[in-house]
Amino acid sequence: MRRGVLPVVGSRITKAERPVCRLRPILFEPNIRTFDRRVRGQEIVDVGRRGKRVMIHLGSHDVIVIEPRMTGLVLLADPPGLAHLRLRLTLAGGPNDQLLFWDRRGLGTVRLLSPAELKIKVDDKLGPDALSMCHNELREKLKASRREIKVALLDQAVVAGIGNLYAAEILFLSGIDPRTRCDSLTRPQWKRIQQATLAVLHEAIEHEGSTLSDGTYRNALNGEGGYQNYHRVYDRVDEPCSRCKKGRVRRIVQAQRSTFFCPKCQQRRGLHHTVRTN
DNA sequence: CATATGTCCTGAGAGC
DNA sequence: TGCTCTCAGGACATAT
Repeated sequence: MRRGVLPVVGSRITKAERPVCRLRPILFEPNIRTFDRRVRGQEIVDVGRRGKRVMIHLGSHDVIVIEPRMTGLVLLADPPGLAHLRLRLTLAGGPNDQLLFWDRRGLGTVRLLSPAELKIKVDDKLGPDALSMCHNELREKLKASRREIKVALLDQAVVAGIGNLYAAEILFLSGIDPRTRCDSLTRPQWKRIQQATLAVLHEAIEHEGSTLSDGTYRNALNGEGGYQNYHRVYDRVDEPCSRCKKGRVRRIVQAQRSTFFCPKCQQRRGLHHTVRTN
């Protein structure tokens, strides 16, 4: 998403509006009138990312923080439909004339924060970014935790940027049972998790994300992502495992969320992946 | 304090 | 065909 909206750097915001919508408004902070007053005329100086949030940095040092959650999209092109359009920024002085936030389910949020608020409300609440965290850092945070590793990886205060789909893929690549308690993971396993995190996320970014069967996710130009074609376990129940060819992908529920894994090559016991160090 | 559960939202799909 | 029910998963509030 960040890459997709990068072309707006250098543009100036001439107007911010919340299109008329009969749905319950998403969390919007501050109200649209104040929001518009503070962003109007501001230049977009950078587009950043922190975990799963897109950050639009303005010349005033205020930052627009967009949290798309499940179905939110940041778009330069026209949205899939006008019904769920939540924010329109009108732009000038660059290649694009608009930046939109569209969200079908309305779980996403848009906030305009000062640097001080950004620290308190965003930075202080998030762990290190998934792409820059080192394996020792991850291990130190979780080695005494009794939580299951899959559940812990979804905690943004531990590490920022891993969602449900990617947690499953990461643990598959690591060869680790998603139900394994954090306090029973070995050093080499922590390292494998960190390395698999980089591999999965970089690959997903290269393919511009995953457009799942519901078709919701689109890139900034309203095109489909391609990573769904590379999922090894996510949403592949009963399919033969792409690695061992013997196991069949299984779905379980952890913390009210689907987990997909191969029961054959992601085992808690067994010599295949349990390296005795520590 | 750490961990677990409930909550919100909409549309797709299943089942009858 | 048209109805009801369930489910998807982000983050935060509340409960244990």
